[in-house]
Amino acid sequence: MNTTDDSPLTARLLAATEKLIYSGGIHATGMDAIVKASGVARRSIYQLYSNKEALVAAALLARDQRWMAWFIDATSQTSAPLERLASIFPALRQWFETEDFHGCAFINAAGELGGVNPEIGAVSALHKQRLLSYLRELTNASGLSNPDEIANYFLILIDGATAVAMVTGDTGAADSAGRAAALLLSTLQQQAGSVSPKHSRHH
Amino acid sequence: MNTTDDSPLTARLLAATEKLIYSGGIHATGMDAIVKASGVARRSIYQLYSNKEALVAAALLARDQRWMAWFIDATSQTSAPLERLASIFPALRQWFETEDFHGCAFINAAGELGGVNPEIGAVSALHKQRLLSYLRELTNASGLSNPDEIANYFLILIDGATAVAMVTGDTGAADSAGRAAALLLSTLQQQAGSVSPKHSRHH
DNA sequence: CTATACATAGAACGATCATTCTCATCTGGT
DNA sequence: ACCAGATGAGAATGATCGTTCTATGTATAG
Repeated sequence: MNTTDDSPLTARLLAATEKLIYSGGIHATGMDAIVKASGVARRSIYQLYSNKEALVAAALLARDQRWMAWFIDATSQTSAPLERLASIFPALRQWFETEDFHGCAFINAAGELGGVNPEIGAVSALHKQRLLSYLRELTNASGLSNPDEIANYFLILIDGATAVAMVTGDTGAADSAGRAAALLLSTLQQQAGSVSPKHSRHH
Repeated sequence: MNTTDDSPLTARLLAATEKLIYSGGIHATGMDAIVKASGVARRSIYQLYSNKEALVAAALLARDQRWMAWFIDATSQTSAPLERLASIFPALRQWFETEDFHGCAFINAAGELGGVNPEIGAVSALHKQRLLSYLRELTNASGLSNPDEIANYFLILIDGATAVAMVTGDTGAADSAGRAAALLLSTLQQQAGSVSPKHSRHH
């Protein structure tokens, strides 16, 4: 009698599914491989999820939680908001250097079948929304003048660096994105500091 | 007796393949669909390409040529290098607003099976190399101090905006990336102008 | 100790996949 | 007129896919 979805059976099923579809693609990952890698019987899988699509969506949701938890933790080693923003990119580089790094699982999923499978497209969109929401927390805490706009810049730099690193294999994309972000932040700080109160009233 | 690969048969085969794998994914696109959409017989397809993988790689190469030609044309409406750099993002927005827009075909391809299929991963990497090479032409012509570094920023902004627009459906990502690029350019111009010759000697 | 519920293992099923084969049709050169 | 090569349409083939079904094992509650 599960009160949550967190039984060890579900946990290892989702963990195996997540790993397989991340490394090999969704369509290319067969139920046979998921059964073998997870040790969960076919019967049990279809009792938990109505079909492969639902299983994949659940595995992507699990990955969203794991990845966001890692990202928040990696950017919370300091309390200074600007330092937390700066720490994004060294964290990304460490991720890019991981042996099984293969880009952003949600960009990959949306690219493979987001146009065809609305459920998986929605999970990917939700992940980006959550990431953007967290970036807004960071930029809002930084006292910059246009925090939401700057959060958009960071989202684009993060996803751009991730995509470039996956396609080209160059983990230095994280450093390039970090230098661009640092330039943007220093420019926007100067601008905020140099604006007279009179002009800032101009709605 | 073809001296080139440019017979109309090859052309419509590659065009149909390109469209199908872009909108539906590579694995999900069957040979049946390619045969029906192109009007080219199975027999002829396997006479031109040894297998589906080779056909897909050829279709991606064709898309690289078409996309780069469009991109270069869209950013060549003016001769001023800085204006050409700025014109990248309105062009991207127009692309994002296309009805069948579904992100960068090469990021999608590499994400779906770049980790498994080295040939397709190589085509995707080649495309990014060509795009970066063109961006370097633009930044070199702009007289900025670190043209190659700035080209990296632009590549990341372009791919980031494309990925964000695909996943979230927000075509305004092009505008955000454009404003970030404009901020970076203006900052780097000021820096280049304010550096004294004495300091610029410092190798 | 027994009965009930759930998990495993794997066979079975129909659909679909990439690839190959067969046959009819067409075209260009002599 | 005729032949050779290329192309079209689609049927076979064997493999693999997602999904369902059957049979077996196992643990816990009464």
